[in-house]
Amino acid sequence: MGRSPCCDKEGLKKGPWTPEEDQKLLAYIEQHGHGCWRSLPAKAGLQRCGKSCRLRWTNYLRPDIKRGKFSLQEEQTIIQLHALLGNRWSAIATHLPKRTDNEIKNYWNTHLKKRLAKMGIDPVTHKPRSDALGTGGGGGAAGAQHAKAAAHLSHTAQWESARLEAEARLAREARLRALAASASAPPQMPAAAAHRLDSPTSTLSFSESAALASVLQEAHGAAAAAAAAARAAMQPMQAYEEACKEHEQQQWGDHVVDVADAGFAAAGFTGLLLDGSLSQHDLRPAPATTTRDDEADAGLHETEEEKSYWDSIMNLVNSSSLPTTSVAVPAPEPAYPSSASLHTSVAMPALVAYPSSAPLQTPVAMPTVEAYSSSTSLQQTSVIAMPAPEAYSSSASFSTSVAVPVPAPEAYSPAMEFC
DNA sequence: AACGAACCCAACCGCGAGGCC
DNA sequence: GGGCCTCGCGGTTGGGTTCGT
Repeated sequence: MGRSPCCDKEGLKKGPWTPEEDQKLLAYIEQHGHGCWRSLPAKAGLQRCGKSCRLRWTNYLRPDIKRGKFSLQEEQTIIQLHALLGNRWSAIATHLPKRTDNEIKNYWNTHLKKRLAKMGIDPVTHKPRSDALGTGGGGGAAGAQHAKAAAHLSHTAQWESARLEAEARLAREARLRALAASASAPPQMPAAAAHRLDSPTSTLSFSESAALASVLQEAHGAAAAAAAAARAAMQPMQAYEEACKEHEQQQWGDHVVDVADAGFAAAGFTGLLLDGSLSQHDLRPAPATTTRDDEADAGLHETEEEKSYWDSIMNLVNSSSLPTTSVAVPAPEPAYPSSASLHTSVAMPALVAYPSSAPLQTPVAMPTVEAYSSSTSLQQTSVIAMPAPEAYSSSASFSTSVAVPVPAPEAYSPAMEFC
């Protein structure tokens, strides 16, 4: 594999971009698109390497980038997704509209990682540090409780990670179908809107998510019904999720974010680290736009909210008993071109955000799983039977039993049970 | 006011994946 | 099948800014 020379070519400029360079790059891309990045600088009249141009565009000049302070909602999502995905910044950025992976990475390294560390949570494993657990004279019992809670979280991470991969697969398939059908049918989502919401660097864009939702609606009637039943069974979460949707719509200003999009992070992950107290401060009004000055003002008002937020994380860490969720789901049939059958059995804890004291019997629509490439370290006691329609090339380290059957194509078993 | 420390973040570097020839 | 090339990703750096003394 030959490495292409990049900025070491003589005459190519490095370092901070000037406004003139930005203008040239913007003007060129707006007129021609970026095309081949390598040839772009010469065409645009820039003394930069293509790589530098690409970075400047994707991290700074792209019109659909939101800058400024991260909201608490975004912080929550980052922490949750980091617990699930590790340092897969691009994947995390997929679920944070208008945020770049670089920005998220920087924010994590400069803010969130330090805060978690201060709280005695290992920012790598998202588990309580042993030295932090031992304090307070809790003794072995407390340590065991923390370990149990951490194990539950890790287990949840395993399930969620698999779900993320599955959704990415569905999105890709939906996009392919949408492309194939575009000649005969108008898109359900206005192209302009989709364009605004898409992230060029995302593996799962907004339009893909919308397409996914559409496919789920059209082709997965049973699954959709199951999901609706799940939502009904998850009443305690609903108010919070609705609030999140509202919050999201306020945050993204003019961009009306589809529930299947903006609500995704909230619906999918908000339960992981949060408890009831957190849902309260997420109801706060958010400024439509954020400027440096706004940030300073916001900082003055967020002290209590942030305290509550981080307290909630500590609550998670300190929680000792988590209810178990039992999920039985009829799997959707026609959406998968692959003839592989679906039979997934996942033992998972209920999300800690569910205030219900009773175990949940929750049907949940869960798509199948494709090539699984998460780097998340999974160390939980569980049995996951996942379909392997494609090569299963996980780099994840499962310390416990994970069965991945490759069923016969005709043996379609639509029911997924979570026990 | 001056200085050093700490922080922040845009940009760079190097690697791997995948496509093309 | 193998080499070359482009692109994307994650880790790291270094210069600017802010904070503390």
